[in-house]
Amino acid sequence: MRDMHHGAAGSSGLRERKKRRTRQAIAAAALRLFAERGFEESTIADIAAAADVAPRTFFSYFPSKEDVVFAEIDDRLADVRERLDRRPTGETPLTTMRRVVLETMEALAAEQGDYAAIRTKLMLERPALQARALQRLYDAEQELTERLRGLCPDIDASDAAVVVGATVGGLKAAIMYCRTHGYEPAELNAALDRALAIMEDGLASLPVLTNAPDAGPEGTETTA
Amino acid sequence: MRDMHHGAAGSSGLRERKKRRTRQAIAAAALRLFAERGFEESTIADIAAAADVAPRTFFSYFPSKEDVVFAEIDDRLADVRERLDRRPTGETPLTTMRRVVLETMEALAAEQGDYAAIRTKLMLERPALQARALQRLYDAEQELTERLRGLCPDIDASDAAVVVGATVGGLKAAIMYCRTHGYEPAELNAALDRALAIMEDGLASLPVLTNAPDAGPEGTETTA
DNA sequence: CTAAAAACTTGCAATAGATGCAAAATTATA
DNA sequence: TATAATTTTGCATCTATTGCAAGTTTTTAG
Repeated sequence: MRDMHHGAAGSSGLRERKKRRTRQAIAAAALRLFAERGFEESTIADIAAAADVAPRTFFSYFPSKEDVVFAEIDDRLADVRERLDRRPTGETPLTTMRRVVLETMEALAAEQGDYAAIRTKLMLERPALQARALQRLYDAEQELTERLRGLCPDIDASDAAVVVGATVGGLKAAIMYCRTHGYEPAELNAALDRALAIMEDGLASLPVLTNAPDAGPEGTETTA
Repeated sequence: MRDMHHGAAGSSGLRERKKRRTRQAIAAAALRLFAERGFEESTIADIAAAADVAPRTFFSYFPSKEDVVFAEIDDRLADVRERLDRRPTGETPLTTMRRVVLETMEALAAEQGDYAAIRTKLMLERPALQARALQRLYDAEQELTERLRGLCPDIDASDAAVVVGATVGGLKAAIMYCRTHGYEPAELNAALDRALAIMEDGLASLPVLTNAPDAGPEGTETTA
């Protein structure tokens, strides 16, 4: 039931190639229209027309209008999963998370087109898209937690969730801060690095948050 | 322009009281229907009928069907803001956040009806509601960041965002973990306490995350 | 107390996202 | 090439959401 006699060799059949192309076409058309006219102002009908498919077909590729905005992200997530699997032994889990996150940010920055910029703009403007993005981030967080548990079988399940939640939450905050303040990629990298340092060393390591006004650079006197 | 001659004394005018009642009626009807038939299965028309208002009126009280689920939360948020303002001097910002969060969780647990349970169930089932909840949490995070900056004028703006993001992210993870694992309120409190401790001391303080397998309870050898 | 003003409710119509279904078209298999 | 499997499409439908204008209720002014 699965041997192909004559042609149709290589990676995949015509059917799959076509689907991939259609998916790309829809996503590209959508992003272009969103950038030109705005999200609300572009209807599914518009997108379908621009992608040269029937309106009904849109929903067999994306479950909702919001999801098409994140089409590229889904592709990128596959890379992240791969990178996490190719983890060099000897690296601590925290270091791995740091490395993968930074690499992913670079990959996103190097994206073709201005998709990243369009996505960012849309997300900051449309609450519905922001909500969707946050939910995707949460899903990713869940997956990361699973993986962390795989890497550290001894870690408490709840602790793993907290570690990942705090890390993702802190990085998210740093990224959003940079986005809303128009930071350059280099500055973003620095901010991410600093955020990770704060979280590894403990929030109490920031002297301004403690009661001792003249504590040295190390803050070991905070109560638990 | 504002002196009331005879009756209508007390806290507010008839108009305001009526609006509060209507809002409550709509929210109560909605939550009841959602619990009985489910979220998707209850239409705006159903809710309006149950609350004895016109369907059109629903939208002058709640911007969307999703928002009605969080009606109670909005009321609770006012309390949180108050509590944050009544902060005793001498308490560190981190301790304040801890205290307020724990108090709020208690208040939520002591809620009337089973609204909290219904909300939780709905949020875990309906992605749209989860997304909305996450977005609300993000908004709260932004507000918390503002307040933290007010409390610590010397803190770097980006650092403040990171601290709040990590804290909220870690607590969120702990809460969700407890929710999805059917924890009792007491266990939830313990989990929140532990989560806060981890974040204050630094993620690197968890020995399982470092490379030194036999490090003591203090982990000071982690690199930044 | 009464009339005008202000705020709220309601009904009606319209837009657009989303879904189910069955016919039509396309690709894969033998 | 005939047949099976999959995909695309058109159509009907449901429902959330919004704008608008008319109808009610509450407030304010006299």
